[in-house]
Parts: sequence; C-alpha cells; structure tokens
Amino acid sequence: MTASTQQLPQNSQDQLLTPGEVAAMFRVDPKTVTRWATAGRIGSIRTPGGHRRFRESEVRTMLAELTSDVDTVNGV
Amino acid sequence: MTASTQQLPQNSQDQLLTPGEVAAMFRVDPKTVTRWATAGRIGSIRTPGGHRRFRESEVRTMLAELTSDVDTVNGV
DNA sequence: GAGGACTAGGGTAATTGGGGTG
DNA sequence: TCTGTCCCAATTACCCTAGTCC
Repeated sequence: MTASTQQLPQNSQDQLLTPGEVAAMFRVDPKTVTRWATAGRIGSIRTPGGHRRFRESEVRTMLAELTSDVDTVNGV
Repeated sequence: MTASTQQLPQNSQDQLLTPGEVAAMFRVDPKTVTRWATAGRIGSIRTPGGHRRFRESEVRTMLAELTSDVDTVNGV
C-alpha cells in the first residue's frame, strides 16, 4: 500500500492552479492571467522552469469578490 | 506491520521525499521533477535501484524562493 | 515469494512565457 | 488602460514498457 502517500507534506493547504485553469475560471485568456501576475495583482509561484502556479484559495477569493461585487462599488 | 506509519526516532533534519510528493507540492508531473534533477536544478539522492529521493528542506527552500508573494516575510 | 503502487526512460502533443501589435 | 491575438522558444504533460520499492 502506498504508505508513503499516507500524508503529503503539504504544509500549505492551498492547491496550486495552472494559468489555464485560472483563465478558465475567469473566462479570460491565460495571457491575461499572466499579466495580472506581472502587475502584482495576484500572487504567483514559479516553477524552476519559469512557469507560474497560482493558489487556489487566492483565486477563489478574487473570484468571489468579483461575483459579489457585481455593481457593489464602495465609492460610486 | 509497516513501520512507515510510525514516527521513527530519526534525528532528522532532512526528510526524504519521493518524486510524486515533490510533484504534488509544485503542482507538476512527477516526470517534471525528474527533469529538474537531471538538469541539476534540484539535489537528488539515488537509491541503489535507481529511484530518486529529494530532501524536504531543499524542496521547501525552493518553494519559498520561488514564491513571489506580496507577503513581506523577510526583507531580502 | 507474491502483490500493488510508484518510478525511470524515451518520445510526442499541449501549454506557457515573452515581445510586439490591433 | 486593458484585453485578445500573432510570432517563436522553452517547459511541461501524457503515452508506452520495464524495473524498483514496500
């Protein structure tokens, strides 16, 4: 049995998502998600190869805010 | 009984991880982790059978280094 | 000794990154 | 200002069989 897989050393409870996954959730192009990461609007984790991974919890939070913030503007 | 489920009294500071576990931490394919080891981007320990093992401390360090979060943990 | 699960290896397809443009 | 699409190069993902680990 996979005794080794009994407990993943996943200290972070966040699952990582690929740019394509995030792009599908936001209905945008992966390129756009990359721009968000470049602009610093979303935390990104890079693989040794240079590809980006995003935290599921962070993406969900942003998505929830957008859903809830349809026209709920704070100022105007 | 598999002693794997038990906490052996290792004095350990470097727990060994399997390619699958490292792959899960980076959200990549186990083969990709193998390529990193082949490319020399990550230290690898080979078993007598040829399988690879990675040090948890090293993997954690890489994750921390590659994590470009807005978190101001250490002002590098 | 037997079994299940994972890994190594090579090869090919899909995705991603970066720059420039509409 | 922001997003979508083009190019090309690099990285990653999935296919297979055989061997190893527990």
